[in-house]
Amino acid sequence: MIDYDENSKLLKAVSDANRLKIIDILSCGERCACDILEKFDFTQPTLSHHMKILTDAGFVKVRKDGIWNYYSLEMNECNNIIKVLNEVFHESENCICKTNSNIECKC
Amino acid sequence: MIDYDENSKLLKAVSDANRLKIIDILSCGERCACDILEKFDFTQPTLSHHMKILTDAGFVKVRKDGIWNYYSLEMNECNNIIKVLNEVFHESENCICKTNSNIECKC
DNA sequence: CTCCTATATAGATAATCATCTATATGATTA
DNA sequence: TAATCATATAGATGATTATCTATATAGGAG
Repeated sequence: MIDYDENSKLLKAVSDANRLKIIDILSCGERCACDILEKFDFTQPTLSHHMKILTDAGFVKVRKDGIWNYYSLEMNECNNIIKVLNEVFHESENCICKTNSNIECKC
Repeated sequence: MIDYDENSKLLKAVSDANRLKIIDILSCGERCACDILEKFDFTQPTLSHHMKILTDAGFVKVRKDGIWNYYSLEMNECNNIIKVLNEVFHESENCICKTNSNIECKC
């Protein structure tokens, strides 16, 4: 059975336009925070906020070197959310739609 | 270039736990509204609201027969959002990360 | 040890959104 | 035509969230 609440949280993490862009920036390899921030109009605390959401969700990992943060994609988690979406979109063995209704549908 | 705002809207449409469940219910085939509503605790106007978001985003199509609504998945759009996520997650030709920076990164 | 710089946190605010109740619309049937 | 039923809409409300400013933390350099 699919955990809708859990996967909803993961999807919410990637469904913000700025965070989509951040992930896209990281898709070619590791980037430092200043490198990312430069591509946006928002402030440093806002970037910090977005990166926390992405790392908490597991899509991004951070490598700390001195005072600098280097971010990169965690491909396992990226592949996982695509796998989940495929499961939701396609029929499967223990799909929720297989559970029979309590009441008769009138139509 | 990826349209982050447009795809953010599409992802937001599927990143609600109840809407994920609705899509899962539809993954085995067409369902009437009453059949879907029965699987939730919320009210009919709330279901109407969620179905509007899903149909507006293109993930679900509706067939109206008399007073009844029958919903089913629009697989083109489902496959499209997975394609978009794959593009965001993986390096590509005209990726945003290929655009060179205005300022030198200090680290 | 002290200053500087990158990052994180706290707290406030405005916008978005999921949900509800009440009501309107629109199709079927008696 | 009038009553009934499925669905849609309107408006209100509480929760969540993206953003900001101000400040704290923590590492590196002089």
